[in-house]
Amino acid sequence: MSSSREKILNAAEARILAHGPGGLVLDAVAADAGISKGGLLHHFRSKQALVGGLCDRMLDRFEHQMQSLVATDPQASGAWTRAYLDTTVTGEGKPADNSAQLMAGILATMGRESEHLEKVREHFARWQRRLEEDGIDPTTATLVRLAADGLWLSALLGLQRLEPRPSEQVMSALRALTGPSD
Amino acid sequence: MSSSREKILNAAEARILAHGPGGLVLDAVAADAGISKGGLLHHFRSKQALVGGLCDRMLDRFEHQMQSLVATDPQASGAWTRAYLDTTVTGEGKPADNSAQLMAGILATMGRESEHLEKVREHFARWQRRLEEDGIDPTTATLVRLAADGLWLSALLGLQRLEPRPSEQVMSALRALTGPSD
DNA sequence: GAAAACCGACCGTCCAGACGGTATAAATGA
DNA sequence: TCATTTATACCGTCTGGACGGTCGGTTTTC
Repeated sequence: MSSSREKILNAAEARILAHGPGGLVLDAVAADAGISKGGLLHHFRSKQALVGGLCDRMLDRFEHQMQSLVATDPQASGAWTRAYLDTTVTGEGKPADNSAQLMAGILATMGRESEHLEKVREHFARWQRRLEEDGIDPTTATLVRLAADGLWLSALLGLQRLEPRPSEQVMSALRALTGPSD
Repeated sequence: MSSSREKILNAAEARILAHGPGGLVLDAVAADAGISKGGLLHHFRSKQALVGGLCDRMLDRFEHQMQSLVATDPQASGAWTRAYLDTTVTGEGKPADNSAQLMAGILATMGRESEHLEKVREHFARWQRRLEEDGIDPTTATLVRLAADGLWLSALLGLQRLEPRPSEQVMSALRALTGPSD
């Protein structure tokens, strides 16, 4: 059985996915987690703290996902770049399960400022650094990363519905860019 | 003197820029616009309607900006792609004035669903169509667009601070991709 | 028996929207 | 030509619900 803390975070995520950032309401999260509001506030002193917990877990997942992809990539050069691409954008179309909705919801819940956002920035800076030392042209690696972010954003807004073809081709092109030549 | 409607929209934008999506409070918008709350509700029947007005104006601006860039571009092929790039991402670094914050705020205020979001999708679909018929390789055009979106997102989250160098190079690379060769 | 986990009633604030006004000015009509 | 209706713009109070967070408890755990 997962800990209460775990259950709270799961419930919070589920609410964001089901009702958007506005659905992150303490009473409701507590109820969904099978706990009282007071109990929730015992584990997370404030809503900000809860969002912080959500944020940390999300960054950890992203990090681990990337690392496991790198570990299984037979080709060393460009491995981090491919890992970033495939972690951000699963499959070829793009709807990365629903982690995009989740991440966007978390991000939206903490307006700019907030130490949490600072943590996000640090992680991105670290990832960017890895891409620049990935054994391929740094500019190309950065370009791939930016395009991956663009695909992520597209999926988030529900774009691309009308264009399944090009997005496959773009994914192929992006993967090709991480290959040995050029 | 701008109309009341205009003043309301301006005040609403200013509040989003200054206080984030959460700052979009009817009383405050009305006060900033020099009008009463009742007056505001007369022009925009609900908060949703206000957001709709904001959204329309934003899309119009983007559209006009692109068109004027295309009109002054000496080179026909790739003109729309360059226009999309330069409208999304001004200059080379990236902080497109504050339109990114504004757009994100507007987007955030209307959760998914909402006819307004549908309008946004239609506009993006139209823009995407133009890029695919821009006289250059459609996959390349799409790639440039996605990278532009990625840069936009980076600026929105306040990333890139630590990496002014690569972003210039990426911009150069992107512009080069819209050129005649390849 | 002390600390940690958990409960749930309660408070204060914020905010969208309703409502019942007033003011001004163009149509209508005698 | 002047009274009367109608439409438009605008005002500001009030309300009802939603929500974050507090607090004085009780239960569980070690």
